[in-house]
Amino acid sequence: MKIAEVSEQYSLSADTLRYYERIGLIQPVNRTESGIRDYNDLDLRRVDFIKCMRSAGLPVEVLIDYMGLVQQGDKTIKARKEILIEQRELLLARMQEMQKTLDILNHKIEVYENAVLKNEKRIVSIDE
Amino acid sequence: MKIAEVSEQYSLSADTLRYYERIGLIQPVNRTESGIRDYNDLDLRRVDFIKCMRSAGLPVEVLIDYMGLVQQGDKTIKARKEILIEQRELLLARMQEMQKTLDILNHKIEVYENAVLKNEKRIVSIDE
DNA sequence: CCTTGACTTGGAGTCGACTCTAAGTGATAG
DNA sequence: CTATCACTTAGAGTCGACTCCAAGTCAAGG
Repeated sequence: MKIAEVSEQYSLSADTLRYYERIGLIQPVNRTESGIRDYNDLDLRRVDFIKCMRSAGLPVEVLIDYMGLVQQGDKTIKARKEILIEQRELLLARMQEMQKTLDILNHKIEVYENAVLKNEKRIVSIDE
Repeated sequence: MKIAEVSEQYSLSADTLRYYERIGLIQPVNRTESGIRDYNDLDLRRVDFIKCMRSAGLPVEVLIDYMGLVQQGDKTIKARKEILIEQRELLLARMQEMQKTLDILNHKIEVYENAVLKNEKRIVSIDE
């Protein structure tokens, strides 16, 4: 699978895919004889994983460390688990912040809704 | 309340507070005779609101627009409500992305947990 | 054979959101 | 009276994460 198709399928720009490879977030992808990247299934699963993690805000640097460990095989499982647990904590904390904000937004929208209704009623009664 | 105390109380740097004022996110704060910012209750409530919205990832630009409308009084209530509704949608979408990622993290951590246990068992049996 | 278009590279540029620096002022402690 | 310290300003610098650019290569269609 060429970079354009991967880009299409995962909604990541080709630039981003090359960037991820350059910084060591994705392992060097196999090339055709003419030097063009040819993503295999494992590559695609990794792209998908990274996309997912990035979409939740996990820092690129942490993911580089994690993928580095993955590359080193089973002896790094414990270290990997610790990274994921730490990131899960941070993610949960962010989600809780967002929930708080969501509650406030809901409240404010409701207040505004009432204000709008009152206002319209007033206009109607003026009209009468 | 001086900027250092506000900074302390809301865990925002004094630089950030001045920055917010400079870009028009916070209305110009009253000054003492010697030109030092003196935050009043309304200022503080706004700082708190902005801090909360920012912590959930609402863009500074959107908040500038919103606070601009707040400054213009009741005639902008409808427009404000629309901004908040749009941002609520986006926030919900982000939270759902994060929930998906959280599920995957939970799954992966569990898998790693099992791998670690198996590994330890194997080591124990080798030891025997 | 020539053009087109997708790919390649290294490196520079952009964006959002701060964060820091330098130079200056003014109230308070020793 | 001077030193310290928190404040002030305008403007430059940083950071994370891309995103774009120029110049070059190559396979395929007309």
